[in-house]
Amino acid sequence: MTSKEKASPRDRLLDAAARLTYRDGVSIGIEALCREAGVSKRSMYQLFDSKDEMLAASLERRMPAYQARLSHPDPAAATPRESILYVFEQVEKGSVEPEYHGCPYLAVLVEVKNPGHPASVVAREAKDFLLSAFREAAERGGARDPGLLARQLLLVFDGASARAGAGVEHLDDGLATATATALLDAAGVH
Amino acid sequence: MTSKEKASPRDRLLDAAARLTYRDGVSIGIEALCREAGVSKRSMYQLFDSKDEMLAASLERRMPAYQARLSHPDPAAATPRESILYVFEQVEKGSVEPEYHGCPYLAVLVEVKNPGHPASVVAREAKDFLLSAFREAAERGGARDPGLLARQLLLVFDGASARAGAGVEHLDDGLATATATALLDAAGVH
DNA sequence: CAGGCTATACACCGATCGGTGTCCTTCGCG
DNA sequence: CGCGAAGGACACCGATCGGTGTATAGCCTG
Repeated sequence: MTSKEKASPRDRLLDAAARLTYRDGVSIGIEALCREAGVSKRSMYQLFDSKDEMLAASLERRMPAYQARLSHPDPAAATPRESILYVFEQVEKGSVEPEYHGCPYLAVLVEVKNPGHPASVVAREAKDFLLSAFREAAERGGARDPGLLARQLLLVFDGASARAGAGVEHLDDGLATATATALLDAAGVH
Repeated sequence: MTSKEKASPRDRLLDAAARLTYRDGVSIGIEALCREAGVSKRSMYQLFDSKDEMLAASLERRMPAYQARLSHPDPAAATPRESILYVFEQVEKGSVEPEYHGCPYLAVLVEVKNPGHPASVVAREAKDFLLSAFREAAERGGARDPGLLARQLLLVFDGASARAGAGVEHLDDGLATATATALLDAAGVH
């Protein structure tokens, strides 16, 4: 029961699904997923009802890490402005890595056209979380229109992650934080 | 030779490809494309070397209309600020339509992971055009850093089109123009 | 030890994928 | 009229798609 134990088939599947769909898109085949996870196709269909459900479960599993990554390590000490800018700093930091392909939840929302797809539902949850976090910080920061500012910041966040992920933009010079800063100033967040 | 003539198989294919790939994604099958266009699969492979090449040709064909749609109707009379804001007004206007799914070029860049894909190359051209247009207007408008402002505006543009296309945001209240305006003001564009 | 659960291996299903080979009709043009 | 190019109809290719049926091996627990 130590850390030496091998991960369960379920976890291996979820991890493999997260990695491969992020790299190759949601159209990756389940055969390749199972091969990567070292799990038989039969086992996978006993753990999940369909490929779509497994994809959704994989996205859901990554959500806590996703949220933690974008949340300021010391929420009590951070000012609202610092909390917001921290999100964009994290995007810029991540975009430098060679395996970066943008926000996985946005990618799913763009790739999967059907809004009722289980994965789309989870992806929207991830986006709603960010919107709420921005909005709450905007309120605390005294923004003139917290709801508007939060939506503006999400525009920049998704635009930055989509463009950096597609390789048509590089954020390493602080483009995202600079843009967010301009919006914060315009909204009167001190 | 009047307008009553039927469009050529090539044009019908290109139009069908643009419509279906925009609606269903690039993973749409060529069988469905040909059926929609009313063109035999054999004819298509005599006009194009592969599905990828046809997809690229389809995107290229739509570029003039795409650029015209985002360009101010009277470039001589429009101020730089007006030219820039016109782009975002057009996005907001388009996003209201039920068949809107965001900027097709950004969608292709997100869906197609391979940057060497013919369609990706064309999509990057479309994005480069917008960047240049923004930058040129920013210069004329006396922006402090025209290159930076242009990239910021593109972040907002792609973020807005991606989010509106995915159905997680509605731009009908002027969110995009409001955000662009804040950036224009911050950059000192009068 | 026996029973039951978990997971594997592997063949198989119909459907679709991108792409091709073959034959036949239609039509413009000399 | 006759010829050649364009295009359509349709079968076919191997590969892969998501998903299932079946039989077997390991393992924990009663």
